[in-house]
Amino acid sequence: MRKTTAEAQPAPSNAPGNVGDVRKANLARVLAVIAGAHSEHRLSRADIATRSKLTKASVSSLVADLLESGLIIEIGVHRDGERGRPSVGLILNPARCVIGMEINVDYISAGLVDLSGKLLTHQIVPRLNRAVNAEQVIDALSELSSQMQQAAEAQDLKILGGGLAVPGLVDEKSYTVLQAPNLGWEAQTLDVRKLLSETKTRFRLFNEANASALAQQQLMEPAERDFLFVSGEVGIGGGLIIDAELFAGPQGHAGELGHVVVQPEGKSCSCGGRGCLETVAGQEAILTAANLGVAARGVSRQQRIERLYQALESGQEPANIAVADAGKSLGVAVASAMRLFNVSTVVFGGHFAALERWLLPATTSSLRTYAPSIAGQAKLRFSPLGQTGALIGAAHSVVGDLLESPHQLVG
Amino acid sequence: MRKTTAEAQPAPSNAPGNVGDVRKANLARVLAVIAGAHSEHRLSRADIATRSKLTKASVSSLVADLLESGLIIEIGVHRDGERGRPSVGLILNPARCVIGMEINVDYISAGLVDLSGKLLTHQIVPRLNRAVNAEQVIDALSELSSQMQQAAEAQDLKILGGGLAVPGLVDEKSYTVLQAPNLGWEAQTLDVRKLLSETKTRFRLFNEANASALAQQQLMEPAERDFLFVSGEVGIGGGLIIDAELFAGPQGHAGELGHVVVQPEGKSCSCGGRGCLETVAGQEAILTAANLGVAARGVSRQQRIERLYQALESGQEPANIAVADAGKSLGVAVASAMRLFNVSTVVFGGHFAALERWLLPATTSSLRTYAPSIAGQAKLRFSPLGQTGALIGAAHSVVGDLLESPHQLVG
DNA sequence: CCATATAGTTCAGGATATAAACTAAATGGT
DNA sequence: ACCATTTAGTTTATATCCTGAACTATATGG
Repeated sequence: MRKTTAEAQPAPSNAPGNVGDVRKANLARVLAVIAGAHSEHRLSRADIATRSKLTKASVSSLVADLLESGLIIEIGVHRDGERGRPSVGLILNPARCVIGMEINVDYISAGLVDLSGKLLTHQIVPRLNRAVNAEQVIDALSELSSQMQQAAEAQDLKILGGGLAVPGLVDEKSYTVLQAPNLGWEAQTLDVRKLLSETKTRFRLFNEANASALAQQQLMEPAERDFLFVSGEVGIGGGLIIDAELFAGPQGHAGELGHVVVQPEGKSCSCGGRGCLETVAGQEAILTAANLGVAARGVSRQQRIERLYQALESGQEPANIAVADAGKSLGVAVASAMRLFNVSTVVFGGHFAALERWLLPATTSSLRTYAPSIAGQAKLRFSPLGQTGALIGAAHSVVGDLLESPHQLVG
Repeated sequence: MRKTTAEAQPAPSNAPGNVGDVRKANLARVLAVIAGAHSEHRLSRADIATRSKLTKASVSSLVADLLESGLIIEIGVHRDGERGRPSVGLILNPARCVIGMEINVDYISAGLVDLSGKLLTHQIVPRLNRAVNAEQVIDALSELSSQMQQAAEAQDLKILGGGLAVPGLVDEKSYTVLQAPNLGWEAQTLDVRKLLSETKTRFRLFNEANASALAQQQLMEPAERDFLFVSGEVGIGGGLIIDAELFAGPQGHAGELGHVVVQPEGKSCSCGGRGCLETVAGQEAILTAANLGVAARGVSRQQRIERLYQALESGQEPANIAVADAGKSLGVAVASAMRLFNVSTVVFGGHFAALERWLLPATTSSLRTYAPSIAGQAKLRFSPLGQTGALIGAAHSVVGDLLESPHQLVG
């Protein structure tokens, strides 16, 4: 459809603006309108023209390119009984997807996420990765990834990219996990080429909390679009979404709520510090305070957590006090974070979600004590995302990248 | 030079991309190159073409527009003894400026800042604004502003906009000071039209700490371009600069370090909370702890602060302990903030700068205790900005806005 | 006085968006 | 059966803008 005279040149990152950039921006603009329409709500070229404020002529041309790229498809004409020529529906191509993966302390997982952000299939494999060589874990995940790729092929699904989430600080450019204390990893460069056969597709590496925050973003009401996601796992991570974007900070490690100081005279933390939130509200800290510490040998963490729930249900003092203390400290940390980030919505995920009943009263009360002037507007939410949150977020973020630069797939 | 067929239409905010946008972006690009060159280093059109990666032809055309806008000027030909046609120097027009102002607890101020960010003239007028009607303060500031405008006219300086900094939370769009506890203001809408006669020029309202952070930005080394500015005045404010931009948060109130909780069992704060940094390291808190509290009636804060310095110099226990305690808590708050924002540079300004000698050891030590893993890379700096910081930052930020959208002044 | 070198301008050409005219394909009334 | 009406989508003429190449302008050096 388009005549491409200027041949594919790698385009220097800080190239100046020329008319071609307008096309790139408008391709993304049209795609954003299509993606933004509520699922299953097919838009016509005319609808897109109205919503994007581009002319029908431009939209026709842009849509032609997007069809060629395979990112969208036409879904036949729509006779709605109205007068006039029927419209041709345009939707995101359901046969395109991105593979999301996660390495966590107790499991690895992988799944396929389509362009609308829907999880199509996934698989979670329990696996103790703590203190295991990173290469071995990657090999195991590679296995899982292959299965997913075969599943995709069987359904004629084309995989456009991949994302991996790990519970630690990462350096995306070098695919390196800088620190993952709960995995016992330090400065581990991951051979992500093993995870996706197609080498030219985009692959990204995320912190688990950031990935989960990105997944949570899909579930938020417009009024709560800016929020802090607090991931309570073995460690406590955080991911901040401001203005529909992840705020990652200069090195991409922003939002680390777990090491906010909540008790200046508190216990030593694994980070070397003292009185960090993690020392009170981390999974291990809660279990220990609830008398479910490592004393019980040969009992898995999952089993100990089950016992914690039982103890809470039956109203056993140590457990209830442990969680209330965690909630109070969570309130202190959240009060500070809300002030610093200027967000009013905080979403608790991971094991915090399951503790909502016992955690929320203490956290709310603590917030009222430490930040009464903002406690009124504060919205504390608990995430419905389970173990698939991180992989969905990682994949969806890559989807977002693709939808933002569709020109890469055009012509 | 340019034929403007499409006449000035207000341009809808979310207008789609058309070829005209390329021009807007490239005007800004060229201007950024000129502004980015070290002061006094005159760039030729050819230099600009090289640095901007635009062609000489484009640059010539763009420069013509910028000359017409008055944002830049030619400064004659440059014979450097080399072969070839001599180049024509291009610099930011030194006859253009922005007026910056500040309302603080003890003074009001105004000054003229040129397009390169240099403070040309300024005036600081001591004035007790606490609990004074906002309108009266604006009237006084209006007086000062008029003097500045006359000074500008006398020097053939054209004022292109203005910025005002206040010690409190603001809502820029409505020019409202939402909260300024130290001024005793709440929900005060400022009649900023009184401050600048030209109504069509840009006028912005800033939080004092944010404005100071923007001023501090000009002084930072490239390696420390991301930083948190901590403004210690009567209250403690903060401003975060990430990626050369102010991170203001959803409502523009991010960075409020003063109400980070540093002592869960601490004193009540004016914000209604408890154990906020301000209750330990705020000016009043330090003075009180140093036995220089309000007991001494009829003594101005400035006098009490002088006495504090004397007490510190002569090694009086209560004063030294008070500042050491403040420094320790500052370390706690900064540890948390560094974790949350992922910044490694923190710049202390306001009265903290004068306390450097006594504050720094305690803060450094505290940071090592509470965040040893990042204390090594942490860079704690003290700002040389005095009372003019906020007004410079407010004005310079407006300059930045102008330089980012030069097309408004073209044609 | 001319070769050389660098700065800056002019001009033809291609890409893009826009507006208006035009074609396509339905409904509904007579 | 036929045509007016309505809406969807395409075609075409035009203007803007950047680019690359050719060209002009102005210096130095032999």
